[in-house]
Amino acid sequence: MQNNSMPQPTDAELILLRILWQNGPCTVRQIHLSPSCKQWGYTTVLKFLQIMTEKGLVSRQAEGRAHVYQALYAEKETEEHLVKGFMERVFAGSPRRLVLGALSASKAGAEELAEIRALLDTLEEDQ
Amino acid sequence: MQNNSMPQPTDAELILLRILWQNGPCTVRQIHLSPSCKQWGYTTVLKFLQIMTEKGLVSRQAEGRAHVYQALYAEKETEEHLVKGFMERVFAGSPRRLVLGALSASKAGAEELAEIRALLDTLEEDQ
DNA sequence: TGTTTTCTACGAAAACCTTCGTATATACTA
DNA sequence: TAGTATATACGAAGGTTTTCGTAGAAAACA
Repeated sequence: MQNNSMPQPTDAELILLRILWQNGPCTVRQIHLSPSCKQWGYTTVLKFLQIMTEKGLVSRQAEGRAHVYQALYAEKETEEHLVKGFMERVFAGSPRRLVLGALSASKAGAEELAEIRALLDTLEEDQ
Repeated sequence: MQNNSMPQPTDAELILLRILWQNGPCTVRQIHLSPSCKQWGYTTVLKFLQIMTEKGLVSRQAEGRAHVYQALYAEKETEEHLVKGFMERVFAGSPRRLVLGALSASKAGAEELAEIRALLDTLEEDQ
C-alpha cells in the first residue's frame, strides 16, 4: 500500500483533496463553491486541478463540456505519506521523537493522552 | 516559550541548524566541513546562512574577518514549532490524528510502542 | 611587493508554488 | 441570431527554495 510514486500534495492541493474525499468526484464548479475555496478565483482552482492531474494526484474524466475530478489516493494513505516525509525530514524517521514532539507541542490534555493510550492498546492487540 | 515569530526553517536550513545545535557557534568554514554539508559548495552554505540571518533563524557576529553564526532557537523549540505547523496543516491541529498517522505510517514495532507508552506515563505524571 | 588564499556580498538561474487574466470554444437565452 | 454565461487552456507574474559563479576586499605568504 505504500506508494512511493505518490507526490506530496502542497497545502493548496490538500485543501482541494479534502473536498474530493468528502464529496466524491466533483467538477471544478462544485469544488469552487465549497466554502474552503472561497479564497480563490475559479480559474485558480481550475489551474490547481490541472496541475494535480499532471502530478497524478487526481484523475480527470470528461462529462459533457466539463471535467469531473477524482482523488487517486485515499485520505489515510495520503496523510500517512505526508507524515512519513515529515518524520524523515525533521525527526530522522523516528516515530518516537515525532510523537514526543507532537505531544509537547500541542500540550495535549488528559483526555487526548487517554485517547492516544487507547490507540496504543489497539495497535498492540493487532500484533 | 512558544515564539510565533519564529520562521519555519526549510529542509536545507534544518540541516545547517542541526550542525549549529550539535557544535555550538560556527563559522561558515566550520559548517561547510561537516559531512552533512558535503553536498554543497562553500558559497551555497554562506548564502543559506545569510538568508537565515535575514529570517532571524541565526545570529551573526564578526570575529576578525569571518562571521560566527549561532542558532537563535533551541532544537526542541524548533521541532515543536515545525510539528505544530505540520499538525495544523495536515491534521487540523489534532495531536491524536497525527500520532495515529505516525504510528500507522511507520509500522512502529513493539519496542517503539512500549517507548511511546512510557512517554505517555511521564507526561501524565506531570499533570 | 606580487601572488595566492580566504573572506563576504551580490546576482542570477532553475524549479516550484500560488494566483489570476485573457483567449477561445461551447452552450444557453431573449 | 445576437448576446451572455460557462467551460477549458495557456501564459505569466511574483514569491520561495536551492544552488552557484563572480567580484572585490582582506590576509597570508613567497
